[in-house]
Amino acid sequence: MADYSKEEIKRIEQKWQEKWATDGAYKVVNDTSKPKYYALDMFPYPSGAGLHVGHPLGYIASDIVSRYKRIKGFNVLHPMGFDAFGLPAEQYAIQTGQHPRLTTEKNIETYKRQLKQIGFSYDWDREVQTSDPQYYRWTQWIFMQLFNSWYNKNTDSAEPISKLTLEFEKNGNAHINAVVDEAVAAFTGMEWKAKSEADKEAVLQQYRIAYLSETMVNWCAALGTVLSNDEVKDGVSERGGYPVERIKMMQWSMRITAYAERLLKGLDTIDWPEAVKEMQRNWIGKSMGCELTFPIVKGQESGDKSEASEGIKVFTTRIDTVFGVTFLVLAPEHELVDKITTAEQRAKVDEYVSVAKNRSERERMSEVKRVSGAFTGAYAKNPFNNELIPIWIADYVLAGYGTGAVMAVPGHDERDHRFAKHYNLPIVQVVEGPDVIEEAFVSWEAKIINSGFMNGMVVDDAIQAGIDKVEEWKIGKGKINYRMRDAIFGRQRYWGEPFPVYFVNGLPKLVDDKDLPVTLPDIDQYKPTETGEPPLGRAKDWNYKGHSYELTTMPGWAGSSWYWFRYMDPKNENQFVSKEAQQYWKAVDLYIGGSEHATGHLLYSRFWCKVLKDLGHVDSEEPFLKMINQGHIQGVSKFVYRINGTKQFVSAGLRKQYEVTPLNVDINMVENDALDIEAFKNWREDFADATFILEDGRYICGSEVEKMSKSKYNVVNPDDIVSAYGADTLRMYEMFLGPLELSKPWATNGIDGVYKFLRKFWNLFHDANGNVAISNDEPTKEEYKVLHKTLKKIEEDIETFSFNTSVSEFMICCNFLTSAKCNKRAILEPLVIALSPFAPHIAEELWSKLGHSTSILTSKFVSFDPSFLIENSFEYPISINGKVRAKMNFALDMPKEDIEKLVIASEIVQKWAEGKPPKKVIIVPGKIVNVVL
RNA sequence: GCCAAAGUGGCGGAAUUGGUAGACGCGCACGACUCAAAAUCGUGUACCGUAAGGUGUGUGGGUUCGAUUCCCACCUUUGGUACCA
Repeated sequence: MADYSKEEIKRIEQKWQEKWATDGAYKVVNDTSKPKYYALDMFPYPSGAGLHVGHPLGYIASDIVSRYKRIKGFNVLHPMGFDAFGLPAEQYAIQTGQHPRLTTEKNIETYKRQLKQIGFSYDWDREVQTSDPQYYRWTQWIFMQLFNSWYNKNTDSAEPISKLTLEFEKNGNAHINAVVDEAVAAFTGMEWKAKSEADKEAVLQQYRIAYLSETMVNWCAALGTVLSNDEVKDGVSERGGYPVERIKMMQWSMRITAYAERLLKGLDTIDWPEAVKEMQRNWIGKSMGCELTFPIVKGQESGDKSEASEGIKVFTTRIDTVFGVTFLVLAPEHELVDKITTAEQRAKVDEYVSVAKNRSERERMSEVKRVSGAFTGAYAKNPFNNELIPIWIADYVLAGYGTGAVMAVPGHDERDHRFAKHYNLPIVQVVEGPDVIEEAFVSWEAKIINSGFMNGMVVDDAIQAGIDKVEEWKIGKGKINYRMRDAIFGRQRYWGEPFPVYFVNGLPKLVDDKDLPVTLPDIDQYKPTETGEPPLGRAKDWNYKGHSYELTTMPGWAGSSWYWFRYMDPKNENQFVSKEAQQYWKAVDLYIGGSEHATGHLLYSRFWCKVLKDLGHVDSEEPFLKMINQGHIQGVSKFVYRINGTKQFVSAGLRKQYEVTPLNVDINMVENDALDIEAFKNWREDFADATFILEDGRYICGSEVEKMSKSKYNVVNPDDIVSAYGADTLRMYEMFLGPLELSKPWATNGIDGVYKFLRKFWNLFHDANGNVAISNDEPTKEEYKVLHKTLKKIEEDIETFSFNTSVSEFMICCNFLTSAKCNKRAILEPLVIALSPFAPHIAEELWSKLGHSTSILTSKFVSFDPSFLIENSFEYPISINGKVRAKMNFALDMPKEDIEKLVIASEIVQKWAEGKPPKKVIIVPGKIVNVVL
């Protein structure tokens, strides 16, 4: 006697989870003759709140694929681990003094317990934690490789720095074509050899892929650390929403810009959502244009119009509009500002520079449309028409992009137009189109006018002609520009990987390989030191052979930028991954996770993968071949409505009659929109004496779909669902909610349908008394047809990641078999195998009830047989003028003429035709008949 | 502003090489079982209309024998991005 009851579910789920664990059912071995499949979830940061039902969505999907691929004959790598370094544990440490390691360990424990009870097929022996010294020693090792390499543009590859110094000794840097941070001074081999060690290192820092430099950083005072560009949103920190300001600081950076072109091109080779690719393309921000120099002429007051030796270098994508330039604009931080400002204008310019400097990022962003600037008093000469144009400064020009200076063409650029209007600067039309006095006209298709030799050309041709001219005059050249900046790679924080770097006389040195890992020392407090050093400055006796270590730690993305390699060979003590393991597993075949990592993790991972490939450590150019972004599961918040100034609450349907304030109410106190009034009164003290205005005797709550969050009392914990319905029901319901990629609200109400399905499915194997009852009779044709239709659909759906429709198909099949009272082994056995990726526990249990002594994990998915699906007749919908009016059954091989005759003769067509002959009859075999009257 | 995705019953959603719109499930209504309730099972359920019939996939046009599916314009929502020259 065994119903599919709550107790029975609990028993079988625990039984099989234990059995799978003791049998090592999910253990993956590398060396095998089978084809491989690598299915990976984005590993989570273990937060203190634990999992809510939204988190497992993607994990369930990848688990279904993994299990399916496995019974299709693949050797499947499906691991899980933890991105364990991170700010929340450290913030908690600052507040409480508890070591972030303890917090993290505790959270990981909770996560693992929650994950395990959902029945994922992870090989936990391959688990990685980024905060584990045995893991981060390899993060440090990879950092060292990056420090020891440079990007050779000639070979389009990263190369060892030793090769570079060899060349320096021979020929200096004359023949080197490298990606470097700024203009590097030329030197000969002799000069190189004569340099001091410090000078040599200063030069090398300009070449290294991981390098130290003084740069503008996003400083977040509240978090006490710098943040990378992708961690700053709308001028505040992504985590916590604290203000961020731009300051200059000595920092570790990663020369990701060297890979801009490859990161861009590689996007065309990978199967990712177009939206994410587009985000990366925008982030990289490639633009093709022209760099040219406008000579500066001395201030007008001197009357001297002779050219100065210096010029202002600008970058433009619209050299075709160069005849329309009426002024130049420099960023306030531009190095020439000070030099060119005239005495008269000095005060105004200084004031503007200091105001612009102190404006926070936040203010700048929110005041995008506000025009501000100052005139330097200096003039430049337009090399194309020799006109004198004033030089201004304004903060709409960014120091970090292009050359930090623009040639302003107010007629054909909106920002320049706004600026010209505001300061009464001339506006000239050089592109044919509407008048530009009131509004800039921006077009890439029109003809160029008022532009000397460019007149009559279309934009593209004029751009080419302009570049040719600039190069002919040797005042500039065509140039490709990228928006992407090098990535800041240091945090003034404790809970991260220490750098394997120490300093001798201020010069950074790497520790020996054999001394890795450099472990995180214990400290008394997790705050910065009194002197403003990072927390690691508090560590006692922490040094490398008497030399002080780097005190910043690596950012959160360090450990996650290579972890998919570690899973391939997680215990290797000699390498981060062995050549054999890497060549077998290659890259991730399916990566499921959130699109919020588009310009962070997903970009950095591609970057590191390429560097490691260039240096010969791995042989895959791209880490994640296919990616799917799962949508978010949103919470459904419930509201009660308090009449303002009272303790009376009015039911949702009547709230319009009062002035009310909506209050979030715990969703556990609401069933089908009706509030449990007693529970509500007991919830919080101030509600104890609340009164209620009801409708139809019930208090109805309002609803709203919002983010799932504690503060909105709408969090649904998977533990509760598992204990009420079981893991199999949870898994299938999450899939049943809708397409994986879409965001959708969670409503626990609907889960009954999936639960009932599993119970019905269970009942197919049992008689009315709950005893196993399987028949060995030969199934009917109809039963076979339904089975194979289901198998076909499941296979197609899994291959296209359309799991919601698979669940529906299982239901349809089960409904049919239930009404047909079919308990035949020949039907149920293939079906239970097909169900096993979705609901592994019940499938394994029923599999054993079918008499199998080996696990269903070792079974083979039964592919559908098309011969069962062949139909010989079809019930045609008969539509008249496009509206379906009747159905008629015809053999599929019946000639069209015969069908037409029968249709025209039919009662229904006769009725609508009212005696007239039809104008036309369209017959699509196996689809439809349409009669046009 | 720009880029991307999406708008279908009371709700989640299904159907796109153009061919029966609303599969499957929730909810709801009615019925069975029960002293009763819960659970369970059955029937019905896009909308208007007693019916015949009509109307319906964000809005307005178009192509077609036939449009949720293709084309044009617009509206709304969500995500991303933001003075990138």
